[in-house]
Amino acid sequence: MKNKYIANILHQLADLLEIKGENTFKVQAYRKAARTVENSRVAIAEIEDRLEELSGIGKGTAAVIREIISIGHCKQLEELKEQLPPDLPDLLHLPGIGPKTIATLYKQLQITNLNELKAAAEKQEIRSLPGFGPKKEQKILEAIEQFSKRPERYHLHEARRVAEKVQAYLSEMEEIERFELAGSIRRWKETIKDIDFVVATRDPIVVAEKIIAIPEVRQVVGQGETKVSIVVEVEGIVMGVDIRLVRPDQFGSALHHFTGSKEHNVRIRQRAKQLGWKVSEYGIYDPETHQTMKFAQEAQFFAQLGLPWIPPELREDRGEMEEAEAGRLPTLIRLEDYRGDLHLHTLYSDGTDTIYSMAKAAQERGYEYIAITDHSRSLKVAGGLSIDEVYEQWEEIEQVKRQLPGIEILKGTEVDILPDGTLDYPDELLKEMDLVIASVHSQFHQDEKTMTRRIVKAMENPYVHIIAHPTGRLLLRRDPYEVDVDVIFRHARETGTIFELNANPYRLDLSDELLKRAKEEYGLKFTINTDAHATEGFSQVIFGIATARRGWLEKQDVINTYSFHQLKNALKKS
DNA sequence: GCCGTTTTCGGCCCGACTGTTTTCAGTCG
Repeated sequence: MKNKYIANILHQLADLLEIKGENTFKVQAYRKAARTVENSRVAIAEIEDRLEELSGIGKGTAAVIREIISIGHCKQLEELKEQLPPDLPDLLHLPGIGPKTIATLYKQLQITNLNELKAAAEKQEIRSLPGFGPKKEQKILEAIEQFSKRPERYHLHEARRVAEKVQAYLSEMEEIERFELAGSIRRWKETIKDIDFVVATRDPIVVAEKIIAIPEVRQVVGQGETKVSIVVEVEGIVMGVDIRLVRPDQFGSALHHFTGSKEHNVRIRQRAKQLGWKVSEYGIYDPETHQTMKFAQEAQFFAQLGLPWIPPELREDRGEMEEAEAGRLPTLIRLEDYRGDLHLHTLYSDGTDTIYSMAKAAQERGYEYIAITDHSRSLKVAGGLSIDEVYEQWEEIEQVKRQLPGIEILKGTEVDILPDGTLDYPDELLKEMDLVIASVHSQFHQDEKTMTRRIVKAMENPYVHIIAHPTGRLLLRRDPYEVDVDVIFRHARETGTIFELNANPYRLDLSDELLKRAKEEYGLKFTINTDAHATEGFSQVIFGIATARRGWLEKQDVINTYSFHQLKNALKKS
């Protein structure tokens, strides 16, 4: 039984209990238990007798989980579903609509789903309910409109584009002393719901006025002295932007507070509590002196708590507090450490630029080396190379090397791992390559055993150096394929295979969490590559570096930081 | 419902904003 399945039932339970008006802390307890199950590295069903050891799981939730494991469902949930319409929790996704509102709508107007809610609002039946009015009714209609039109989350690069546009306007406002991105986008999370800024100003009213006058604003969700919430449209992307307005002497505290994550902030507050203080977005309050200590810089805020500055990418409560306290924070990899891209496509397969253009662009970025790795013969949709074409390409690479002596070009391939785990080129050809990347591009739906065996078999080939985009996920579009990551990590260690972190913002594969695990538990090495299909693709390396940082990777963990000499050595497979 | 190096009971983050009110409930982050 999958953890996801169990977590899903716990989430449903929490949603329905919340609508029923159950104690919110109880609801939160179910949600916390659901998150613990979701994030568990081991199969919950296999540690059935030790559930209570997990944080957030006690007697009550453990009993529910055991019931799910033994009979496949939860009686309490089935009972709740009989009492409440099954589609009711969907309404929780509507912005501005919460459990209390949903409960009232159901009790008073027998509204059970999105369509009925829309109909009731259009017929103006909602405004006459106690506590409701015409504005609330209008908000409901707008929320439904948005919900059906606008995705809930966006890819990081899209959110960054929107943020840059807003940033350009903020830079022009003279009442703003400084500002910075905050929230999940500052932590470089792989997908983003909305964009947060913290702005330091002595004139919040004027700044708020200027912000809502930005031409790209499509909606003003809220506007006060400390906060402006807007919806902007940039290049067809419609996103919410929250801008917090604080006094310059509180900027550091506010930046920390609004950068999160929520879980990290909880840990920070706990630490402050131990020291006898209270943390808020305005500073650290000392109840003995009744003074609030203010911090213009984030580092000062951390220092007051006896901590070094923690990079935003680490602030997920994945051990950063413990390591910071012990003075053992990692020295995270930086873009400046990166010396060359090892996964690139050209006109030979499905790329749109020549080998020369790609090499030239790489050289202009200051790279010392690249690898040309076009697709192999059976990937017909991507124009995979026949063996003859491979030889042709090698000749051309030799030519380009003579034209561009300043950059090393490796002769490589991205060879398909066929459904049975064999490779799409014969060993005799792979043997001649400087670099062999193997990856899965077909039969994504094989069961876990088959898929795991397939990848393990590829790793056992003595000429395969790298497994590219190892879990095959497409963010917001396609789940990772079923694969036992512990088995492939273990085999990677045994065979000396390197895992790719594909920097394409639709992939970011391996994920931050898997990177951390592969490094800490298996001591693996990684390669960060853009998989660029055109010269513009090189710039996406920043998303790879950011994800690597979120995975706690340091310079020495990533072979793209090696000198060419070191790289050649690393590519000798034992 | 969960949790405890101040607690096995009494907390669980809490302040801002909106829309409905005429002092506050609901939502959000």
